[in-house]
Amino acid sequence: MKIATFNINGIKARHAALCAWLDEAQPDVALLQEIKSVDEGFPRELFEERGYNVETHGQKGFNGVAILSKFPLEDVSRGLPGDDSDEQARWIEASVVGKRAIRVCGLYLPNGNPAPGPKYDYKLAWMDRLETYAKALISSEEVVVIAGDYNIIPQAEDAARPEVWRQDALHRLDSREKFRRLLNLGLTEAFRARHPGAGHYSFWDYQAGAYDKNDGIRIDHLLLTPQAVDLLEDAQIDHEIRGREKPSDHVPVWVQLDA
DNA sequence: ATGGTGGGGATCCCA
Repeated sequence: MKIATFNINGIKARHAALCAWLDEAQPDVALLQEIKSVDEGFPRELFEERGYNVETHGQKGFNGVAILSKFPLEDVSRGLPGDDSDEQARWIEASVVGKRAIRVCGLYLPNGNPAPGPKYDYKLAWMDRLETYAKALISSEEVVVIAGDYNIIPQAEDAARPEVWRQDALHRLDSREKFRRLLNLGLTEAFRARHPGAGHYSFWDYQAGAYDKNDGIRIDHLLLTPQAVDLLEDAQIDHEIRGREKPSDHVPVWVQLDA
């Protein structure tokens, strides 16, 4: 089963590029972030006619996440547990059954800038909630994939110019430590596990020709429970689609699981 | 040189 995460930066502006990628890459499951649409405005028929089941957790203007799956989606849940007052649409999860049952969780972690400040505090609090819930997911001993736009540059080698990010919410010590705490629970970051070293990015800013200079950062990740790691066959970044017409500023990252 | 780009939706917020 091929499972991808892709921050599309607005479904209205991206449906053509998204469908072109789906038709080529043929992911079984695509976890989408920043759909920037309410549920009723999401063009689900575009994906249903390609054989995908569609579940969305939308919000007007900002945020919004979705799951596309060629397998039926069961036990769908919206919103990261731990704060009923949080109204931002940043989490959706569901179960898919292929050769094996897999729990897929799609997340859009808060950006957190400017830091320090209330937005950074919200990011850190959201990461604390994620850690609490990740413990429960790990305890289930199921095959679980927790994937999305983490808005975290985990290490210096995950940025072309790490020095310019040191005070940024994506690379500050507090946020990196919280990401590392997730890994230390026993989750494996799939791409890094299979591709050591620098020069692999999933985001390039629209400004200043960042993609042409390969001035990127790696902030989109797939975290696997041990039971999922047992099934891991491949992990890749589809970086070339950043150079196409009307691209998102992010590109898809995916894993192939023997499931 | 205190800008630059892009999406969404409203004349500004977010990234």
